[in-house]
Amino acid sequence: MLYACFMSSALPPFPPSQEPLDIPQLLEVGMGPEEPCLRADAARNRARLLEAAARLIAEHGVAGVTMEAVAAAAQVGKGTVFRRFGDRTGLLMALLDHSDRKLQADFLGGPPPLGPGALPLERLRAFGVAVLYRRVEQLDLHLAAQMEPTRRFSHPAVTALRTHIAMLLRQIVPEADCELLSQTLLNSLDPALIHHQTRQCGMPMERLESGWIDLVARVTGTRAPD
Amino acid sequence: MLYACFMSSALPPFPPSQEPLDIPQLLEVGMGPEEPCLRADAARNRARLLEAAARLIAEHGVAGVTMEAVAAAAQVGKGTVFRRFGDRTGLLMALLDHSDRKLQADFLGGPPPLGPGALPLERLRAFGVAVLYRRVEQLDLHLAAQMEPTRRFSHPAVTALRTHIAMLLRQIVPEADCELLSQTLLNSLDPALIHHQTRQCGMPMERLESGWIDLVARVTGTRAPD
DNA sequence: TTACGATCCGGACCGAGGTCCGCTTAATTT
DNA sequence: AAATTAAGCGGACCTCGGTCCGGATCGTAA
Repeated sequence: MLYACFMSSALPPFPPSQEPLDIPQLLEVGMGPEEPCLRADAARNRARLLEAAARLIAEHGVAGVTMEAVAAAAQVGKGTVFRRFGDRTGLLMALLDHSDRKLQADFLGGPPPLGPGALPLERLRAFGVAVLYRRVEQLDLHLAAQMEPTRRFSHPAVTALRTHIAMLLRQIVPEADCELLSQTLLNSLDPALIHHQTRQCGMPMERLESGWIDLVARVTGTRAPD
Repeated sequence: MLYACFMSSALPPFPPSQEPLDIPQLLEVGMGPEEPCLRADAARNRARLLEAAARLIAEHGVAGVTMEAVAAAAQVGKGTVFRRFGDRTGLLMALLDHSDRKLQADFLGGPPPLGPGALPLERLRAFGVAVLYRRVEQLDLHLAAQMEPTRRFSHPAVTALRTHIAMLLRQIVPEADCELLSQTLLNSLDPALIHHQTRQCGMPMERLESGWIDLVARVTGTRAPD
């Protein structure tokens, strides 16, 4: 009744922190109870599905990632895909899981200015820039995975980012409504917005980058006078 | 070959303005060339479809607005719905058109603090609050109409809002990247975000409202010291 | 009034996401 | 090793958004 437990789909829950707790070990905490611990065949199929999906993306772009196509490419029934990932969004999210964990590890325990060791303001700047570029790297995937407004903000990976921003904000502007501000700030890095700005408005990444820096400065009230 | 022209679906294009041009007449400008001017039967069917859709929403919620259901309720073929509105999003957008125009009229030519006559900063504050409440009023509709990240930012109604913010910003912080800032600010009023904050996080509207006020103050650097 | 052409209409058709349920298989227990 | 059971599997099936094209209709011009 207890199966080998690996390749979890969702990020581990990020405990709400009032204090700057930047322990890398956090990444490993809390994976116990809510990870279903797949059966051997299920885990194997899961891996094959993810691999197949990645291959399909590489070959035909995100639009080519049809649930039936993925199932066929993985030589698996269609129902299996849905059983494992819930829906298409879940599958795409799972594909982004690796990058998400990497980013999370970077700002939780990596070197400054992203990780602990730098000033909160510097970390916040670096954080936004990091998110920006990593999202651009896989923009199509992010866009495709972003349908459905409901889960967009409650996904663990997004929650982790928001919580991190909130923590940094609390160290910089403790008197502000950091919960709200963190949501606002993170939302300004919305993949759909990035897509619009870069691809539809033709803004270069440098502009978005300095836009984030400027926004942080304004929001935290740490603007150098012009 | 020239038909009666009424009940246009899209908002009139909002000409890019460097100067504060707040003439109500703007609402009527530019409706000429790109409005197709429907044929009589087409216009009649269009009206029936919108009415049917509204009725369906009232009865079964937004989820009940199926293209086939709307067509059936309007006693019209399914193809007609798509011909007229392009897709489901288009239909839902058209349903929001009235509110959009009203809001636009309010901040273009209505009484202060929303309309011209008040200080730019006051107008910006009032603008966000107005958008906030109007979106909450029809939140489900806004959410359903918001699928597809591509058109979310390029729709005329959204563009109009963003342009207006940009115009106000230029009067307050001319040295800033107002284009970018306006997108950021408007995105902080994203219906999906509002949904998450009010319904998933349980934040009261007052908090969102003061959050906007505070955000505007921070972004424009007009914060009163605590 | 009649003829003409552009526009529109309708519903059959398709593809893809998502559900369901009977069957299979892996892990556990005796 | 055999029995038990929870989990997984597969693919038929459904719904719904979106497309297409032959035929009907409207507005116009002769």
